[in-house]
Amino acid sequence: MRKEKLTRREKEKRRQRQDMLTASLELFSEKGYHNVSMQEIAEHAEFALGTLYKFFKNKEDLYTSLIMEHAKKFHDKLMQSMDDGDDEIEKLRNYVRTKGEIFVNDVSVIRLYFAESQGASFNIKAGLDKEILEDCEKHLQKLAQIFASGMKRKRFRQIADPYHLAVALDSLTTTFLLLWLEKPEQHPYPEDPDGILNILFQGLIHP
Amino acid sequence: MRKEKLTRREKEKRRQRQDMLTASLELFSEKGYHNVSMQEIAEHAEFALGTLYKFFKNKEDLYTSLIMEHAKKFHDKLMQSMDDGDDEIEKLRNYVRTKGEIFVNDVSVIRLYFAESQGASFNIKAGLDKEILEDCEKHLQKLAQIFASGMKRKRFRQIADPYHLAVALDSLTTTFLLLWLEKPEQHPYPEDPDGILNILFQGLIHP
Amino acid sequence: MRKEKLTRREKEKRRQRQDMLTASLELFSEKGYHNVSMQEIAEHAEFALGTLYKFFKNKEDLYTSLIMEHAKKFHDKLMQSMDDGDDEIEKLRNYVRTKGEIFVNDVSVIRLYFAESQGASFNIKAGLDKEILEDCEKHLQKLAQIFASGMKRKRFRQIADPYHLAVALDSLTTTFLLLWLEKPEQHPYPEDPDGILNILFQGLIHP
Amino acid sequence: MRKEKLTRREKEKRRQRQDMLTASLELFSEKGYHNVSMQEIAEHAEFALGTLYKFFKNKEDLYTSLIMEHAKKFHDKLMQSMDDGDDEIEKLRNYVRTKGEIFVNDVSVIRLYFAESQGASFNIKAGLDKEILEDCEKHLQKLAQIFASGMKRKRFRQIADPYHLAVALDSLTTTFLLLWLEKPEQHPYPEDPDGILNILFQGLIHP
DNA sequence: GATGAATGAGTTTTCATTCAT
DNA sequence: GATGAATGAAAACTCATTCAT
Repeated sequence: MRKEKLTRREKEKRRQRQDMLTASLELFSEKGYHNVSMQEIAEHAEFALGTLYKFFKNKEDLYTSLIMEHAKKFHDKLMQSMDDGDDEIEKLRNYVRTKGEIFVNDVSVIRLYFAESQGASFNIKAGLDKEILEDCEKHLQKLAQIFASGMKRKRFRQIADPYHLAVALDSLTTTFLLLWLEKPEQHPYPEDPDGILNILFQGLIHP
Repeated sequence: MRKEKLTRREKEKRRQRQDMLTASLELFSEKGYHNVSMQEIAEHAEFALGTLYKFFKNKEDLYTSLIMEHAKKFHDKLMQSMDDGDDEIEKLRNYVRTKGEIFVNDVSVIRLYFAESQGASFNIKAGLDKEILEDCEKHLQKLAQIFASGMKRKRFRQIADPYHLAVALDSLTTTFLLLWLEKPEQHPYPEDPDGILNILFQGLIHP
Repeated sequence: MRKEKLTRREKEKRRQRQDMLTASLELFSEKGYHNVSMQEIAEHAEFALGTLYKFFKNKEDLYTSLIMEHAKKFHDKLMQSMDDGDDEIEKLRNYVRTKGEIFVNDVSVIRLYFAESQGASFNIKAGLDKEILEDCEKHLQKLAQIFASGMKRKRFRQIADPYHLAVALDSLTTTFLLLWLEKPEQHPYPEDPDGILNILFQGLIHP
Repeated sequence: MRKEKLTRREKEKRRQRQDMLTASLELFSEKGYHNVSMQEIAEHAEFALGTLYKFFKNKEDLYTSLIMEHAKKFHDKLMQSMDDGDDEIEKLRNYVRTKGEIFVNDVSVIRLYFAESQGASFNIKAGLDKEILEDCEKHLQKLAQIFASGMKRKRFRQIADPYHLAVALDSLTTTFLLLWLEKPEQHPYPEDPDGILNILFQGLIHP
């Protein structure tokens, strides 16, 4: 009974934390970090200001937690996507498709995420970058392995260093998705993942 | 004599303005827009606070001027680079090489520039974006024309829409250059532009 | 119990607000709107600067609230004064006496009030004026009615337009009271309201 | 020759000073003392900022000079007006008419003047008041003498202390003129000075 | 444990005044 | 003697954070 009570509290806590993160995501993605006040977040999340500070030690911590939470989720999904599929092409296709789904489903956090992981990372004091970049690195490594494996198995030509190909694929997918974010009607990617892959594959795949 | 005096003053003005822009570039690129105060910029530029406001009507104006000044410069250089070269491949090579030079020479402004032109653009009020994005669009259009022309002349295979290829090339170059910015020793691009082109060219160019 | 707690807080709030208004009245009436800083008011009221801004959204709001609060109070008192009294002369006497009491009791706000309602009204953005002037107009209308009624009942001679007489009475009372404010010992008004009335009445009242 | 040259310079100086005062009057009366900058005045007067400071030691001095200049002029006119006329009634009539002319001709400075001489005098540090008030006092004394003389000669009834009658007349004229300033079409005074005098005269003059 | 009132350091911006040219 | 660029003190206002209830 004791344990159950604690668990319930824990659950409640978790839910509250989620509510706070959700509220702040909405505000941050709409107005940007510096144009949102803690008061505003508290009100929007329907908590007292002090309660917010019970869960996050300061504004930066709240922001960081928000980004990290989603980044982790994305990381997990993407890592998994590369496990599914029988051969290298299938795995890459899965990766590209999953990344597209992530963008489509989490438009608002994506903006924040790229505000951080790309050039603009000086918004918030570093430290956030570090962990995210490590995860990014893991993706790239895994992608690189797929390319390497494909080459070893002679399914891919050795047109470039596998790691560079990984970087290239990551870059292309992100770019076309960001393009799609801005003008969804003009860009085909998330619904047609093969379009992007083709650009790489034409030269990559042995005819 | 009259004229010379005016010119001297004008030159002095220009120099002061440049000093202010340089000082603010250093601070903005190091700490980000919101973490730099006008006082700080004034001190770093060795002017009085009021003098700063004689040249820029407010903080945003200073920031905008800073970004625009460099963006225009980059734009001009890149547009020109695509005119040089006898055939499409040469033009693309020039583009990639010039872009590399820009990154190498203007490391600090590049960070700011990408903070703006990429996802994080909600930091600063729009309007800046607009002009920059228009210029970006012009690049891409010109790149697309090169790809289209290459296809027409059967030097390139029609592996994708020319505009998409332009976006792809732009994305790849930027990505590899940002990578190089972070860890210059580990990445080859700016000194070996062909590496990147190859990724595209392997599939693109008719054997 | 719930209710009492709320009431206590409300009372406390109201007291704080009053303290702020009192402190700012002292400073404004001594030094003028533009020569008093919010910091100064906060210190004098023994609150933090931020607390001041919790109660008043900006300096003008504080000033406006201050003036309006007293102006309303004065308005109510004066309007009521004209209801008391059996005949027109009595009503006018009450008005003059009440106006004198207001001046005597609220010396400092009177200075501010006249800074606004008289010629100097361009100090502060309009809007304040409007409401105050409307109230002034109501006074004058009511005074005019008394004069008109007195004329109709043949107690007053028709020496001038009733509204002009109202203006005249208002002007005379204010002038003599402001005179008294500056040199209280030299002027008799507030203690001898009839002196002023006489000036008008000599010609006004039917012998 | 020397002398003439100096005189010319002196004339020029005087003209420049006048231009500055005229320009600042326009701005002050439109926007109020605190909402006009020295830069603005210099530009509007078409002088360099430094030149302004050659003529007036600071902003307050400029403002004070402006007010004083006109106040002196008004004073002289009004004092003179009370000399013209054969009997007391005629003198008072002249005074009232002249005051009306002053208001009509110098609308813009009148606003400033009353901002100072009336309740709002705390806008600018005192000292200005003193001299103006002395002049005012002289008016009132002279008016009082006229009333006293009229009483002595039995043309006026002794309905009140002559000085109080002077104050009353001054108050009434000012009030009705300020009223006319705000809504010229609704008030008759400046064109019909007798209307105001009547209010006093009805009781004052022996039938 | 939750609350939200209170805090005050820190920011942007203006403008009277000076002084080198 | 005129000029106007340079100055920096001072003001209004915000908001992350704390802590008494």
